[in-house]
Amino acid sequence: MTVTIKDVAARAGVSPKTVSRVLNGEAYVRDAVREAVLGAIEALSYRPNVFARSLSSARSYLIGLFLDDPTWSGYAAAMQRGALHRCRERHYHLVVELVDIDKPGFEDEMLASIAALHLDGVILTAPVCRHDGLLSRLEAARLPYVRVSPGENPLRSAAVDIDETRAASDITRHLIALGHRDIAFIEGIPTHAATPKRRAGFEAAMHEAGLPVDPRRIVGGDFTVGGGRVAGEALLSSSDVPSAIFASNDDMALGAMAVASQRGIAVPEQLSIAGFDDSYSARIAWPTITTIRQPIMEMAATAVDILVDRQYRETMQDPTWSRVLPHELILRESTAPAPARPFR
Amino acid sequence: MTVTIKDVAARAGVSPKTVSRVLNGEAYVRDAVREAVLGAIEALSYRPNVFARSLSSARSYLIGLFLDDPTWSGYAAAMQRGALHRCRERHYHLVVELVDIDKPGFEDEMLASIAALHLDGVILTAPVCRHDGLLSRLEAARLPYVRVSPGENPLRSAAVDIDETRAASDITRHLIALGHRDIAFIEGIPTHAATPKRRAGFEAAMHEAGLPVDPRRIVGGDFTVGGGRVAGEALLSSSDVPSAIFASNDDMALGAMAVASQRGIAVPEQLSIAGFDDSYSARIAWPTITTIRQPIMEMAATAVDILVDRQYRETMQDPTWSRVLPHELILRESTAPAPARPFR
DNA sequence: GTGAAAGCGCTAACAA
DNA sequence: TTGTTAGCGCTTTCAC
Repeated sequence: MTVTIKDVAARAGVSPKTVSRVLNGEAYVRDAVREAVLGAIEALSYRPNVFARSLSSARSYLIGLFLDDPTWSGYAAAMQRGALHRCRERHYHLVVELVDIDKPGFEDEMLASIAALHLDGVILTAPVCRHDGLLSRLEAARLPYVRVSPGENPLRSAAVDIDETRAASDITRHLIALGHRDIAFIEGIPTHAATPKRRAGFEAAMHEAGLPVDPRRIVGGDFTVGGGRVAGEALLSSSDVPSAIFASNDDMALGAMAVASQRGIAVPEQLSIAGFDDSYSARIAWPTITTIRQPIMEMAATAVDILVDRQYRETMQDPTWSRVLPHELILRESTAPAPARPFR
Repeated sequence: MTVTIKDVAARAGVSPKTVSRVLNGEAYVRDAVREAVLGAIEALSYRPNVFARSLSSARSYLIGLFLDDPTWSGYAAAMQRGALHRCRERHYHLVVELVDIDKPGFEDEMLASIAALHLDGVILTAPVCRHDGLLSRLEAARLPYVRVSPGENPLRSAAVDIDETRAASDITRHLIALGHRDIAFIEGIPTHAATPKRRAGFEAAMHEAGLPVDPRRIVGGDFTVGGGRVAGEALLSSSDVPSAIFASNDDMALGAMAVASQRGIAVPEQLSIAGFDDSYSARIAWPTITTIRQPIMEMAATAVDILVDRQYRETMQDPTWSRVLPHELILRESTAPAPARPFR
């Protein structure tokens, strides 16, 4: 019925152990033998039984992806896609688990699931990897993990990230290059690790261009559309309006844009608006929003690569494996040259 | 190191097989013994090894969830959450796979993945389950599946769905109850199974109220924000404007709303707009959009329940297991009583 | 370089 | 109602 390693061995005229060697890329197999085995595998279209394998080897060929807040449009999906593709290439499987870090006891649930599936390693995404208690427990269980966009404790394990600060200064520089001098900044929620970095990038680009950073042009936000609306009101309700707004994420950019539209301020003719994340909001907005894209799929794939590597698993989270991937400035319709003179 | 069934057996003073019986809810175990075993399991916080189990029983305790949803509209997230929770309760695990039904050969990829993991069954979501070729191959592989919102071929397998027609007429009735008589309808993309149902529901409610369905008040759409914008232009550019618009989904409602806002038509004072899906768009819109919510998490959970049932798996997709779950009308800010007289 | 034996942790089949 | 025996398909010793 099902093709087993024995069938392959018989056809190739070798022992099961030799087939196993070929399967696992071990040394000490003559090329001729290896070819023969490979041929038999192909001919029989043999697939190793994952369960038998895992049972005898303590490896599961399973990697866990832990996500919190999958409503975060697009991010979770891209993460999943990137990890999934790389897993396929590496002959691993991906088990996605949704966690709710605000729920007490979520760590127990996670660890139970990890234990039951004997995961070979886990990928922790932005919100999850800020949970110190969880990291400690993973370390105690000697379970390799890689964090994506960790924000803090860069040396605690390998991590995959972009240079948030640089990205924020890149988009700010784009606005400056368009002739904007009076640029407002909408900040993210303070608890988020990206918040200070994006602000630092904004300020760095302003200073670099010799432009003042007016504290009244910096308003708080919370990464939501509603928060962007409130910030937009603060910035656009007086007669003294900036010529550009850089919001720390797309949702807030969308909120600010809605306020501009209500107040009859034309985007981008009178006011340029930039966001960050390249989320769904940035693409459905009208006009579409200039933003920064993280290479999320590549980040996830890189995390898989690190996790799959025997070395990494043996050295247990050696942070020297960390990688910083390039971001991309996405130019859309919401930014344009600064108006020759302020509109009011 | 790891707790095995033998440890539990030893602690409870029974044989491994008896523990196995308790684990699998088999009969022929005295209550006292069962209690003792359960106690030992608890005390040792024992988790059965999925691989050992699968290897000896031909069951994997793994369920696959196949999604094709690049935009991750929250639908997929809810689906995943619902399925995951129920899987936990039933002591199953969920393997999420993203598929791209437009990619040639996607079925092979899916079946390879199914074979490698020996999935006990799969849940097919809306776009995936319309693919006849795939269904045939699953049937050939004798792999149980349940479809969620299948649209077509209701008798081909068990399916979990809502009553789309009824939902569309419910929201139409809500508009009528608000005094609207001149209601426009934006249709979905013709290839989507929900499209004719939602339209039928709209027309049924109109007829029921003795209101005419003017063909000029029905415009085509494609379920995107851009499509909603185009439809909105068609409906709102003349001087003869309806007092309400029911768009077949939230994204199109959002597009139409943007057009209204541009044209200075106040929503909901001058124009009521309703959507369908309760998506992210409906909540970030301003004003927020009145819509229909499907109980997506419950639908996914129900699909798991059906799949886990031994009977269903043995009878191979008996359609009598199908279930229709109740939808919900979500009243938000975008609908209000019809204006006393047309605005222009 | 290659193979034989043993066993991973569990459950099916059969006894008792 | 419970226990015993024999594998599931693979990888790990450790021989040869």
